[in-house]
Amino acid sequence: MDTVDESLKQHGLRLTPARRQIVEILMNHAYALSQHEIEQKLTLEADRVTVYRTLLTLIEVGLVTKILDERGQRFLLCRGEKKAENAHFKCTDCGHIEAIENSIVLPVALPQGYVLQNHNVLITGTCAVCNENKP
Amino acid sequence: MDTVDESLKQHGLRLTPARRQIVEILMNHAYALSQHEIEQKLTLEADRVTVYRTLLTLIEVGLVTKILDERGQRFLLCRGEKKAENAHFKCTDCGHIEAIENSIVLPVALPQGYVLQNHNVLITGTCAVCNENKP
DNA sequence: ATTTTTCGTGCAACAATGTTGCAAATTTAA
DNA sequence: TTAAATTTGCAACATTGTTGCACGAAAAAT
Repeated sequence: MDTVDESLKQHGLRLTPARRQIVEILMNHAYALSQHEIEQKLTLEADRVTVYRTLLTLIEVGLVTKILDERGQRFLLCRGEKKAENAHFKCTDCGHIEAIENSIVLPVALPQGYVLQNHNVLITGTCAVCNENKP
Repeated sequence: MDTVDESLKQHGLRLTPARRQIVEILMNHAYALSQHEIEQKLTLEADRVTVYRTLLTLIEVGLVTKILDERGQRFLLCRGEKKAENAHFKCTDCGHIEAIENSIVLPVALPQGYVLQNHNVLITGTCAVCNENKP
């Protein structure tokens, strides 16, 4: 039983071809993918709706995080870190969105009477790879 | 000449009924509105596309910020603060999104070789008003 | 191994949102 | 007041998000 199947089982999900392949694709990417990108990487035939619902399920069980950018939602495999607490980084050059490990985000002054639940932080800039390939 | 007109003029925009009313609506709200909400608040007849393009223009000249939540884009008048640098707060009770004044957000550990451009921070929780109306 | 139960998938259909080109109307400057 | 520049409305289309329902597949029970 490989890692993909273990992950699915551990979260009480049935092993289906669609789930297996979608999780595998997400495992092979360090950055967040749109649903459309995931669909294009699938070798098996899978309905748009199936991908949609599979992603919903994976988020529900905590295997995947959803990140928002200007063009909609993107999906990233959770790799141990607490999903919502983490900041994400979007490179304006290559467009990739990835989790920033060990990031701590501090909103210094939340107004009186406000209660915090969690962060949803997207930091934009340029990533190491893109910066290397420059003058 | 009222505040609305001044704002538009200052940013080199023509004074049209649609712009006037859209800016006025945004001025009267401390929280971020969706395009749809703005359309509903308009008394004059304006095409969906006009509202869409007006908002694009207002963002372009820096009068308005765009904020992303699960349900799409929301729009908030910029009130002096540097728009992109600021964090925003979304109340999970009433759903309102507002700018957090004077917020300073610190991503403590951005990986080696990464260059920061700006933040896009949405903090969720419950706001003062909603917390008051509770047990 | 076969049946039963539970769950996942595909299809159809629809709503909401984002986006463009173009002609007509409106604003501003001359 | 007219001319130039910009804005608007309309039509049309693309993309994304979402639901219900019937059929098929996976897991559990026999």
